[in-house]
Amino acid sequence: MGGARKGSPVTNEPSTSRARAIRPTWVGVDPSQDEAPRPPLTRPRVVRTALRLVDEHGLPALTMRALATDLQVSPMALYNHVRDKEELVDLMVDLVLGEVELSTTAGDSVSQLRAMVHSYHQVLTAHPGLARVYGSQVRIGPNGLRIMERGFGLLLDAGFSPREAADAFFALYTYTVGFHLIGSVDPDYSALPPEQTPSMLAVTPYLSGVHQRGRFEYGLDTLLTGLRTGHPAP
Amino acid sequence: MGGARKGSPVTNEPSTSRARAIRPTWVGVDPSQDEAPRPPLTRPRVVRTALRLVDEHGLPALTMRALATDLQVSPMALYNHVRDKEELVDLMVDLVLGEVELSTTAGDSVSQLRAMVHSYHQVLTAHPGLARVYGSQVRIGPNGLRIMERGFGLLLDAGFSPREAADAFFALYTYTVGFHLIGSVDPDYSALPPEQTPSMLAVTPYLSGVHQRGRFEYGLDTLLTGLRTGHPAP
DNA sequence: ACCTGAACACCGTTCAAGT
DNA sequence: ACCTGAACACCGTTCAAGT
Repeated sequence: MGGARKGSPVTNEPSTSRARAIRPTWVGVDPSQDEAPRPPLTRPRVVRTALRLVDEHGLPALTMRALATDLQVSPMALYNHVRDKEELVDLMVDLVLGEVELSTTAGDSVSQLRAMVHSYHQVLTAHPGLARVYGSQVRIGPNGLRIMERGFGLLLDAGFSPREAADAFFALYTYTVGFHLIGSVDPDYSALPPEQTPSMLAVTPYLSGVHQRGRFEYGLDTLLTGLRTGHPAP
Repeated sequence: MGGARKGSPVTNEPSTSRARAIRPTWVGVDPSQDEAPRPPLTRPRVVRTALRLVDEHGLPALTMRALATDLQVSPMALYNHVRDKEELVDLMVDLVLGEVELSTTAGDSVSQLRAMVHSYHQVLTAHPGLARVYGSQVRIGPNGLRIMERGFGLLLDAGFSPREAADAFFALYTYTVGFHLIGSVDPDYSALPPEQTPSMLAVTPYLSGVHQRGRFEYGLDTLLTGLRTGHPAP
């Protein structure tokens, strides 16, 4: 309940266009005064703290008020660093997308594509609560653009036409994000008498965890096989 | 703004276990009295009205208060017919899933599977706002179970093992629901200089509408081709 | 059995005011 | 430039009371 105060000083961006050249006067102040002086409120710190909240307590726990409390600041202080909650979410997404591995060079184009998509999957797995934001509109920032650029590049390299590349990329994107977006589908088995669902009963043992091991990879490889094969008119 | 009062009397379930055998005393009352007598508040009416609200104004417009206003009733009256908002949403989903076509018999198992998934897709297209609820936990009711049963049945018929059937079904499900769940991804083209995104520029003309014509079918047929082909270890 | 009004514990955000 | 407190217009839901 009491706000955790980790204060990870890592990953702080030192020289963006927003970081001004002013040195606040309190820099030389003795910090042993009373309590550890909380670091100044900055845009990256707001975003990183928001991400930590979501990682620890899920997306619904991210409210401007809770975030402000965690940062020991008034709710309105946040609005000096972020236009609104929507922008905050976009920034969180782009921060996380920066973790996606883009520089794999092993294998052919499709193999490299697989590596990137799988990395994307792992990143979303590492931040379970975050994927739900894709349900609302998301504005794709620089890191998202880099992913798209590489995806399209690899598909064009593989011989896809621009039109097919767009379709193929979107299929992979939909599947990957959808995998994490879909909460748990829990069937209400009492809704139908068992004798009406024989096939489901046969499959039931493999229904348990929606995010069962290897399940994402099965669909991913199915898609890639389909892309390699190409499909005749059905 | 003034609440629309369509009052479609169709599709009213006449004999569920909840419909009791009591005939209210006011049944014989002359309706030409003052205004059209609003029909009694029932569970199906609550659910259908909620669905209409979502269809017309999107999921965010569905609040218990707005729904109550539309039904010309106090917010708390709804709770006599529905446990909470979560149950209301589950009921809406199942109502809509009843529209999915399950009785196609043309072609082989995989073709029939395609027909069902495509029908699922069309149903979600007809209720654009609704898909977003899959972002939260959804409890699968009778109509959802029937879809699962048929899907598993067709996959088992096609020779899939129970384990593969579960994986394959889930891949199709993820892709289909994900397609509708993902809002609009709108790239912030100003986030990166154009010379860093040459492939994206080449593909741009096909990026416009996320739900471009034929896009869903492309991914669906890619998946089905992959399923027919089977995939070697990549 | 069904409905109501008032109240509780929340939201995101605007506004006016402080330094 | 950055932060604050109070207020506004909302939420879903509980509770006590009405018929």
